[in-house]
Amino acid sequence: MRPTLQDVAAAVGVSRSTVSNAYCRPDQLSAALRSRILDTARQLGYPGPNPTARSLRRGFVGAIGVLFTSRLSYAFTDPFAVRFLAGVAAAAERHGTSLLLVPLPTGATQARAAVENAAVDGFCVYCAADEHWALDVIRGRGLPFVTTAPRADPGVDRYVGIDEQAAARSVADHLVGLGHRRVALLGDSILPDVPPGPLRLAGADAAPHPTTRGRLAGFADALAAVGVGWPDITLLNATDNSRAAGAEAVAGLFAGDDPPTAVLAASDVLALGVLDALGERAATVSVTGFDDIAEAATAGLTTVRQPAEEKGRIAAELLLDPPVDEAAGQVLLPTELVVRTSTRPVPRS
Amino acid sequence: MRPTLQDVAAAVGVSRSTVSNAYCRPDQLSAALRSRILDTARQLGYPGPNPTARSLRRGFVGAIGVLFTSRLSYAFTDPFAVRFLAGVAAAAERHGTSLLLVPLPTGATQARAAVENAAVDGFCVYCAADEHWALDVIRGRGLPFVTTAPRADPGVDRYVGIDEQAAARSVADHLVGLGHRRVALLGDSILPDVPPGPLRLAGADAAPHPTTRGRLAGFADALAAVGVGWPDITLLNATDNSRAAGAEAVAGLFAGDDPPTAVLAASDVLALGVLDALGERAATVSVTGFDDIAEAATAGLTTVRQPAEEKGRIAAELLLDPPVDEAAGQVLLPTELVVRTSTRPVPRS
DNA sequence: GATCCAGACTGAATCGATCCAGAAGAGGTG
DNA sequence: CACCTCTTCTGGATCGATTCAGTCTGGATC
Repeated sequence: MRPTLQDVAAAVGVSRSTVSNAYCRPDQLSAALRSRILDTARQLGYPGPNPTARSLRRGFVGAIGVLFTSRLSYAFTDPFAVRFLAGVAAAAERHGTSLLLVPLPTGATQARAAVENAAVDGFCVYCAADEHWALDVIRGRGLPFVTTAPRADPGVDRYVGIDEQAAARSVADHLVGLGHRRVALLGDSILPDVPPGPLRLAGADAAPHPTTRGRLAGFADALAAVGVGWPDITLLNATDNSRAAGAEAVAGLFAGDDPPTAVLAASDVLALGVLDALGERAATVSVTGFDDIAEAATAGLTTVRQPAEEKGRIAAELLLDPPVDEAAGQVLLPTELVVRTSTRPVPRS
Repeated sequence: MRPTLQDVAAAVGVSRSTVSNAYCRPDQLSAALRSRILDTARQLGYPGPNPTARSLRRGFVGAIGVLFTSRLSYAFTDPFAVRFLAGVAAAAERHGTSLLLVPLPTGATQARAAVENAAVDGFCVYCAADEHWALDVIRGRGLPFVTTAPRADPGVDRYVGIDEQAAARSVADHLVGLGHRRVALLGDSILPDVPPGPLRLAGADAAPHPTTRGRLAGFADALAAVGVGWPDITLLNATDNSRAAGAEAVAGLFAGDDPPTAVLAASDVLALGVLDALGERAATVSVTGFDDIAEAATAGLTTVRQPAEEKGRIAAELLLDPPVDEAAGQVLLPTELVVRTSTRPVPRS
């Protein structure tokens, strides 16, 4: 067996407390004894205080949990999520805190257990719906948390988000200004478990996911302002947030007559997928994205920029160093319309 | 105070053990009592067994540590590292294990402490030099670990890597075949704390970082085979593994007379930086990368592909599900030369 | 009626530390 | 010398669970 602090104490002939102090309160014992203890510890092969035992006694862990609503390994394929994580990591680095990435198993019970069993001091929940079940579990554990979307119940929970609706409206206004009226809106999982491609929805409000809902609503606002009503808008569903899913969702869209002159995607990744699918025809259709990931610039994609690392950094900061003023716990970040070459005036027919 | 298992036991009027069994050994008590216990627990607001206490008693944590030799937040800006992480995450997902990302503080003592205090069952060490200090700490803790580079002491430690030297040689052979003789090799931190740009080195062996060392050696092998000796090779240092650092390293290189006809970079990111710096001149200089990240394809970069997610997946798998056969713990993945448009025959002068 | 057994539950030991009140001893002061 | 203070160290309680060897109970078996 690997020696414990107890064994070291016995070997040196002092009490456990003294050995403990040798490690984490050097001022509590004489330097001579301390180095004698550390030497003996080294000789015995004592690995230093057991982190788990320490956490138990101290009452905190020194790690924050990061929860993704989607599969964890997907998160790493989403450039925006990665930059968010980079921000979280930067803040964690500054605070000397570790990051526990918790994958959520597919079964509901097991997913719950994963959140219940995570040894952390708090959670950053990426992209949580208004009331994701995980938030209840976290509350139940009495742990602090931060989400990346405005919470339904304001003033209580901390979050860092953007005004999705206003941001979405800004790109849509841009397209409307270019004369586009016949447009398609593309989103990831607008409704769950729906096949890729066109779908019907009573209104933007009917989208369960709050981020998607906000963006669709913003798009619709701009269109409504010029008299294009919800029923006149084509809605396209992507089965996940990936380039391939974006391409898949618009397959065949431009084959019919009277195809849309523009596609507004709810994320850059989807928009890039649309460009992929359009190929040569990309010169004739306007496409917009959302987020402004690195590839957007290369592809000349018109989009809305939201500060990704900043979002992660602030989320972690809100958790690790909570503002005394409760109201400062709700952060809305600025967004910015970035016009590039993927949008142009409607061609005269 | 938040209630403990003890409190639930008292409230129901049973022993602690029984409550514990209600949570993790349902077959050990009658269904009736069990649901009575769980109900009472809910009423009291008991959050379920404390993960830390459970870990302490059980002797394992259910998380593996991931250690980056560089700053953690840098890791998220390196596309190859991100894909590696995606692979690790996929494996962790399958095993129901969490991932603890441990940032290493700048101070040596504190960095050591970070590794000592991580509550994990093992470590994945990304890109560890032959004998990174962290490996000693991990060994000292008696924890299993996996590295991403062949270990000096084979047969003992587990790793998943590639044959760096052979892989590097394959790109270099390609360039040599195109007639290139006057070339520059570009690497990240070939020597630590050296300014960007040209540097002198006794030989490839003198590079401290094993990955860089292997790649430089492979490049040099191919050149030596056609009579180009080490002294005739220009060596360029980048201060970190980023596009900007790659561009910075070659600044001014092509201003002098007799500039190299090709640049062999030790990573795609650096190579892309070289292309950035070359701008228009990119058509006249051949550039190669290493890794084959997504952007390499877009940029038409000739490179060596190594399976990134696979590397991460196998690393985690080696840790979570160790092969019984010790020899199977050393994995060398295949690499593949990917020829694109960034390389072409030497122009006749 | 004695015996055995399976199922349900208990109690104490244990995981490996940290913390706190207090003891022992050394040195200083009036 | 009595009194006080400071430093150094100790012992026991504690963090919150899990585990395992039992005990107890009721019913089946011969």
